[in-house]
Amino acid sequence: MTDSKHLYLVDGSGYIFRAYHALPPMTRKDGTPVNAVYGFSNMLLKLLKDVNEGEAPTHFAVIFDAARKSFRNDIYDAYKAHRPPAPDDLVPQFALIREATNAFNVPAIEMEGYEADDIIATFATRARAEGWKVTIVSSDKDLMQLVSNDVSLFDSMKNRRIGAKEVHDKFGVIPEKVIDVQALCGDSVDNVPGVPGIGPKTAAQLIADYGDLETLLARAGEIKQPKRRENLLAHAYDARMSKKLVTLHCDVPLEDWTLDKLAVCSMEPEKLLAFADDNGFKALRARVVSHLGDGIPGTSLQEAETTEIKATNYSIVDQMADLERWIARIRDTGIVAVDTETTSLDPMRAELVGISLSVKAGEACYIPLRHRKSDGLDFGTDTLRQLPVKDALSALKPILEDPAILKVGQNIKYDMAIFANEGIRVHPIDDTMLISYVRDCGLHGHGMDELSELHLGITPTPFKDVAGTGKKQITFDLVPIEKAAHYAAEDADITGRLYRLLKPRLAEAGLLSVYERLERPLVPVLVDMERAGIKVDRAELSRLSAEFAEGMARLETEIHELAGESFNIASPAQLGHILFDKMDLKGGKKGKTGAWSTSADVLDKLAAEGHTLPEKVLSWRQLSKLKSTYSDALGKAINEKTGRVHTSFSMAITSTGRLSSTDPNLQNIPIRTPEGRRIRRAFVADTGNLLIAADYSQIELRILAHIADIDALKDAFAKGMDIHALTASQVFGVPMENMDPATRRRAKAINFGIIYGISAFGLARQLDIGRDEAKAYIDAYFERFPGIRTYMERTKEQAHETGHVTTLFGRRSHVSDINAKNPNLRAFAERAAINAPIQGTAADIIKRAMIRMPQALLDAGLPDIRMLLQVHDELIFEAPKDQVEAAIPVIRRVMEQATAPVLDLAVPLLVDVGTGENWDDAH
DNA sequence: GTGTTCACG
DNA sequence: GACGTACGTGAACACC
Repeated sequence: MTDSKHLYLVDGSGYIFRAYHALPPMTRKDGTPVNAVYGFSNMLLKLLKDVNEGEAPTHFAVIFDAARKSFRNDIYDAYKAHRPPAPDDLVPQFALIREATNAFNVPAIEMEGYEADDIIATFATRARAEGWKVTIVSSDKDLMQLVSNDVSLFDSMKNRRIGAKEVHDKFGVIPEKVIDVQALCGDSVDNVPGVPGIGPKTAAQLIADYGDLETLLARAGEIKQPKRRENLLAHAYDARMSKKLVTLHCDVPLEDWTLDKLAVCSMEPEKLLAFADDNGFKALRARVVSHLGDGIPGTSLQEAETTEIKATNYSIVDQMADLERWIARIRDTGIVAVDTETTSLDPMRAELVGISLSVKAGEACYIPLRHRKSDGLDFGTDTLRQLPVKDALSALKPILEDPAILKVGQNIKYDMAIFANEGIRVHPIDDTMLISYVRDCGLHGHGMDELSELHLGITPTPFKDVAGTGKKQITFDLVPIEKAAHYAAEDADITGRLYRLLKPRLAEAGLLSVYERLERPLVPVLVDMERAGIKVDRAELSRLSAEFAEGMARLETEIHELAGESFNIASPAQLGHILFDKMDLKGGKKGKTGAWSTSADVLDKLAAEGHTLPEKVLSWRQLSKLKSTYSDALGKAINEKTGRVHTSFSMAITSTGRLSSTDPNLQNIPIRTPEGRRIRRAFVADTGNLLIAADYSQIELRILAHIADIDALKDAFAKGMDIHALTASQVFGVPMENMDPATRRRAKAINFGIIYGISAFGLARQLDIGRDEAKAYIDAYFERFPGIRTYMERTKEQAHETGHVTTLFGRRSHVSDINAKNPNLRAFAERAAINAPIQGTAADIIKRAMIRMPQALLDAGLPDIRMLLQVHDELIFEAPKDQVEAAIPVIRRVMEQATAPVLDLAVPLLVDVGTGENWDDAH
């Protein structure tokens, strides 16, 4: 019987990535950055130690990527194209990491033109042929295709082994078929195209049904769903190419590296210690001594240095004594990561269920408060073990409100609202979501799961794993406490880790002031606004709904009569068929999916030609929109307890720095048509109050005049001139007096176009004129205002060079496709780059005004005035009638002076203020 | 889940 | 000369 051999292959690049992002920047005495080297060394030492306690390897190697380019770029040049280049302070560490590997007496292997995964595949295949066992240390899903009876993956971070079963759980197919699935669904991270419209679920189903990719492509014509069939037929080439991209090469020419050269050599303490000393790794030295010195893996390692890779320790706090101990620890450290668990995403309807806290990486607790048994019999002897809510909250309140203790959260606005419901005003705070947003706006989302994956390499337990999904989903109070505790504690733990990682990087990038002066102080202001809500007249909304329904029914009958058949007017496909196939109207155009467009501008043109049916469809659509999106939906959004509507403002969604509003969206309430304004009239002031609407006049054009430094525009704003009329007179050479409204309208469109990064096509479409005519307008505009063109060119250049643009207050907006090869994508990005500093500066300005507003109103002796809504350039207030007149000048002053003292704008800001019983009248 | 349409700034 | 676009959002609905 031969000794069984076991080969371990470590995905070195994955280790580097995790090490780099898990540790704050560190430098050696000579200034060389070494955080990744240090993290990597620790991880490798831990791995070597751990595996020797379990299934000891006989052979061992660490595999690296040689360079960014591989043979895959010859197949498809966009492969991994939008991977950002390695950060500057990581580049010099690559060589050191190979040195580190060698210091452990472990071979470091790489090969020009191939990725680490291909080398791993090659060794794994060879070892299998010899009857060895293979363990690949990585969690990269691209390696899952290699799994078999003898080959498994090991995720050393989660201490989890991935075999054929786990692969099947993830991909829905056996490991051999993983590449077929990946070929279909593609991979946006690596830029593997796949087939459009097919995601992992569909791909797995198709491969399960047809056996493999080639059979599927050959029989694609049989697919029932037309869209899917077309896509499969049209993108067969992409699918085959994608398969080539994801298929790992198992014949990388590694002649020099025979398997026996990977045989394990024992570590040489001198060599390893010399490496540790060269790099100033004192803690590593200590660990090596403890590990190799007496041969027994130590338990007394220096904790502080190993927290990032240490196993987690989550506990349940259901005794006051335990809670007191946690509170004492928090007082000691002065900082705590907090997360709340509740019964709803809407803080105005949510009930607090439990609280989790963390003060150091890997350690967190969960305080269950209002869990119950699913049968509702949560009394008697069967009571769940949890602290009385009142006792726990009174113990925590001093901590949460203590000005010397920093509370860190992920989207802490939500938790603050929840605590506010319990009479606790959380302060001071920091927010990892906002830190990420300020740093990486435009690069990726800022949800916790995404940040955790990205920066820590940890996939948090999905919410659906504890609460279920769909019809069977339960509220968090019904989740068993043990399960809830792990989920909740993990969230607080991850929030803390993200905070320690990301907060220091804010200062490096010079973005600290944006975070500290623009985002963080806005959080409590938004909490108050959301909690205040706005009163909506429910009866009025139902009247409108009934009226709209009646109008729709009448129009529907007429439309069906005109069409000669009954069809679903709301279906663009059916409507397109009626208009352009059955009635054979001209002027139809097909979109990129090949469907007839039935958009308003198409129907408008048809109506203008005298066709009655499209005209009636337009009216029907308007009523349908108003009913379903507004009169019906807003009624349902009225909170039963407050009788008001409470939106949620998202602070980390937009790429420009604007807020957005959801559930419901109160930033798109109709105003442009009389019917629409009736919706707006249902937004009313409470009894004895009035609404005040204050909006910045032409703020974006004013900012443009300042940024591009256009004397003529600055002058016009200083004199209070009609800016669109001025543009009209300049571009069309007509006098300002007695301006023809149609000419002014064209000029207004040009002005908006400029802000949007104008194109002849866009302007032509907007004004419904020819491309040549639009081009002539634009040329004339730039002729008159050459500084605007200079600004645009300068901004694009900056975006191309740095990948981002900035606002006047230093906010950064990353422009992701700015250097794309696809000219269309690039042009899109360039327009976004031109727009972002203007839109973003306006957003910064109104945020500054909002932050100062509460104090300014207090200082003016007006404590009863509530700020309710923000709509990008407008603020809505509710004020007792007798205080309205006093409030107006305060509001106006704060808004108009919002750039001071940081920025002295070269144009005045002007704010229009109106008041009324309802939002429409306040305009 | 994706695409279309349309409400807002 | 072709590409196929005005910037930024969110919600409802149809259709897979």
